[in-house]
Amino acid sequence: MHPVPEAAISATADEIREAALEQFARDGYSSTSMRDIASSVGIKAASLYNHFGSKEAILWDLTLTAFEELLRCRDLAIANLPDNPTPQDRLACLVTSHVAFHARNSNQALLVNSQLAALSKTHYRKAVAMRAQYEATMREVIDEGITKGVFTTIDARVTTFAILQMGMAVSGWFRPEGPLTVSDLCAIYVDLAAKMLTPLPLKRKE
Amino acid sequence: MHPVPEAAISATADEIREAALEQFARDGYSSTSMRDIASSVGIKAASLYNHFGSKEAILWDLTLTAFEELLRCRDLAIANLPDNPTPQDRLACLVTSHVAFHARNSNQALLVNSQLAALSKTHYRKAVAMRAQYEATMREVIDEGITKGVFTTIDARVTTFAILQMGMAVSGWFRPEGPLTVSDLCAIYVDLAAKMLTPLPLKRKE
DNA sequence: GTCTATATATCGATAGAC
DNA sequence: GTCTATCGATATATAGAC
Repeated sequence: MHPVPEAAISATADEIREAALEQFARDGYSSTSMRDIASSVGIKAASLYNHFGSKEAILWDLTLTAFEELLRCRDLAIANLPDNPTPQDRLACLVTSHVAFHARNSNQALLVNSQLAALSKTHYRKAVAMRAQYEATMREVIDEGITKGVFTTIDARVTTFAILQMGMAVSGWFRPEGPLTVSDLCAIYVDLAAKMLTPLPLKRKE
Repeated sequence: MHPVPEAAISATADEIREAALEQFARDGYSSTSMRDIASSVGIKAASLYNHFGSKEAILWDLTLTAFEELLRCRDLAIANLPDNPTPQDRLACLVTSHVAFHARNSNQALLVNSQLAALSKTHYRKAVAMRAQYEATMREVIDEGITKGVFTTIDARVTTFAILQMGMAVSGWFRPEGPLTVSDLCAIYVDLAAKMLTPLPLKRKE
């Protein structure tokens, strides 16, 4: 059909990355063999070592990229906030970028959320630190809202986990071809998160 | 210290179950070898086959038990509801049993929530059906509340996922020796779930 | 019901021809 | 940068002695 650029015929590092990401996310790191990855890019396992030093090196490469893109999406969303944003603005911004990333980049999200244990000890520690940094942003916004009296919660730490994790789970079930657009999805989660932190009393008895 | 019953000295099927559950939950099914399981109960890998026909048979045994206990906890909680419970009563009941199970039985929860893909195709289908049945209970309560006008949500399906999944995540971080009791934890999640479904308008403008 | 020994397959990774 | 061939380790599972 289409003429294919000469450079696209041979297996490149990027093709390997793409194949490995999909298989690591779907089947798990330890269930995916170098032969599996190689065959899905049309080469033999030994040839993978011309591009990556080891299987773990592929996982680490993918993990770093995934975290970088996750943090970049968050930073981009923050940069688009209005001047003097309210805590509600900040919460909606973070939840939207969080959910949108997990919906649009489900393989990267699954990698970051469930395959870190396969990393070497050194890489694992770095990954956990990046995840902690990401999660801290959400916690800070929630704490700010509590301080300013616009958010209320029994436990800020647990509520932060709950908001982050309900968004993370999106990568496991959301399909773009389903009934919801990513924009619909984000609006739903922003609404849920806002209600979870609402200061309005639910019971008016007594 | 204590005299040990004669029967408790040799490796039994239950000891194997306990060791396998912990390792499958912590390291994943495919990262756990029969040698790993055998050595942690003090026998050789070949001896495991006197108790289970295969590695997958161990996983299936554990998965079935975990689902049975999850459903039993739910049924027990439902049986203790007052007469003519409100949708709020039912929601609190389900969220409490859900969160308590995931906090108290974290290894079983991790197995059921992230190791199903390692099952044989037949067993996988049965497991997914049991999970769907469990999740449907939560959905029905939410739908009932919406019908009766005491719950409001943009999307009942997504809200059901969100409530279930924020509770499932508890198995990944909750530690009994931490600052929260299971009872504390359940109260927090009941509060969050109730707020997520609150019909009170958050914005009073216009 | 445990063990040793082994069958058979596959794993990550390397060496060296082309 | 690909390949074939192979190494050494390890995987699940089985056979048979005790």
